[in-house]
Amino acid sequence: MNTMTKTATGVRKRRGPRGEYAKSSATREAILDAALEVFASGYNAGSLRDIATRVGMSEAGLLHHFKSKSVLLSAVLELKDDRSRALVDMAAQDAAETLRGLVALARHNASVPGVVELYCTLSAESTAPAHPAHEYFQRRYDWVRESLERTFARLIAEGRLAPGISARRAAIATIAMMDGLQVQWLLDRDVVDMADALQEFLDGLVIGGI
Amino acid sequence: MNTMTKTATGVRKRRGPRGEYAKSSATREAILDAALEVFASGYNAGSLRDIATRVGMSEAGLLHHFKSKSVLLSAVLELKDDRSRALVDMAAQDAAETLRGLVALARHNASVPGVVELYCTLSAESTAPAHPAHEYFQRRYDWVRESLERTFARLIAEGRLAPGISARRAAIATIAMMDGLQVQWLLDRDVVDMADALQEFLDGLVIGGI
DNA sequence: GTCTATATTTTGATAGAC
DNA sequence: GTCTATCAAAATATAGAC
Repeated sequence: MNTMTKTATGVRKRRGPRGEYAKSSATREAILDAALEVFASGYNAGSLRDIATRVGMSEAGLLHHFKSKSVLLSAVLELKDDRSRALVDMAAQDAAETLRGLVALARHNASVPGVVELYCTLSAESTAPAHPAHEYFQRRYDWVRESLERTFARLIAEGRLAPGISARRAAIATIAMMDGLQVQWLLDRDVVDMADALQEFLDGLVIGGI
Repeated sequence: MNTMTKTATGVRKRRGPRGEYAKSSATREAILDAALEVFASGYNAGSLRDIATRVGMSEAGLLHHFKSKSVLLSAVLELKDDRSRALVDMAAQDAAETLRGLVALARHNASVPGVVELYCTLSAESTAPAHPAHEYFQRRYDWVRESLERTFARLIAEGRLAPGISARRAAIATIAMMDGLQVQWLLDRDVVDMADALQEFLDGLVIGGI
């Protein structure tokens, strides 16, 4: 499956199915891990210098892999996106399963505070139109909202959504609840259990509970 | 009521009840207004230079009134705090009145996007312990949470809160809903009416509605 | 109370050697 | 692929004249 290639130095290196070099790939991952931690306190608050130091290389070395700060941010966001999409089936046939997946995701997130910080801080920061992740978060919220709207539409069809609430409103409220709980949790982790609180909210929304 | 004082230049100036000079007071207000707009996109993203330019003075001139960037941020937050406390009676005898006040506040906030941006961005940013407003937001959330908990406790005493929900959980969920709606509203103002959505949430929480 | 000038850091990014 | 050296810009803050 892997191919071998000659490099400038004459050393042979592994190349993966995507065409990237093994060393590059490992380094890129290390950079992305460090960037996640640094950007967790905000895009503006974090510096390339800090990221480079954590990964043990120079800024120029880092910029060889990601040509600018905003490119690096995008890469971090897309990586984390892939991982969290794998945790929740947003298009499950059983709508309640999707909602239980959200609760499970909330519970999982409590074990990786860095990821929660990243999304919480960046989503708020990115509401500024000039922010490098502005369009990313607009698209992401649109996608989650529409996926959840379909989920709640299924529940309505089954007569299982609390009366008087539209699928769209339920979707908006659910996302708002998840986001808002994160802020309080990050400010003081003893104040709230995100997963329990989300579950309680959804149980109040779905007849018979989720 | 006002007293008059001699200045170094021999010019007489008005002094208000708090002892500040009229010119200082007006300048300070102009600075605070500009700072609100600039800090709306985040503490780190905003610069003193930008604020100084907007208010039409030099950075040194600005720093005569607020001795550092973080002092200025604190002043902005405290000012806005005073104003929003005036809009909602968090300790009203009628619990539903407090909740209706929250909805009214949400409706009012939609007319001053800058304030919403400020609180939304800074509360998320300030979850980082090193942030200059970290303690401020911890205290603020504690206070709001405890006030709302008392409000919901009154509703429980009247048998008007949805069964199975504690006053504390209701308080946490209400705050989360307000915060979360702000993010979605800031990213796309056509997506959600913050006040309507909050009202719907509270109507689902309180038997008979608010 | 406001300005000019300046000190001091820090930042994102590039050029070019190896 | 990584480094050193360097740049240019921007930031916060201070000193001192007026």
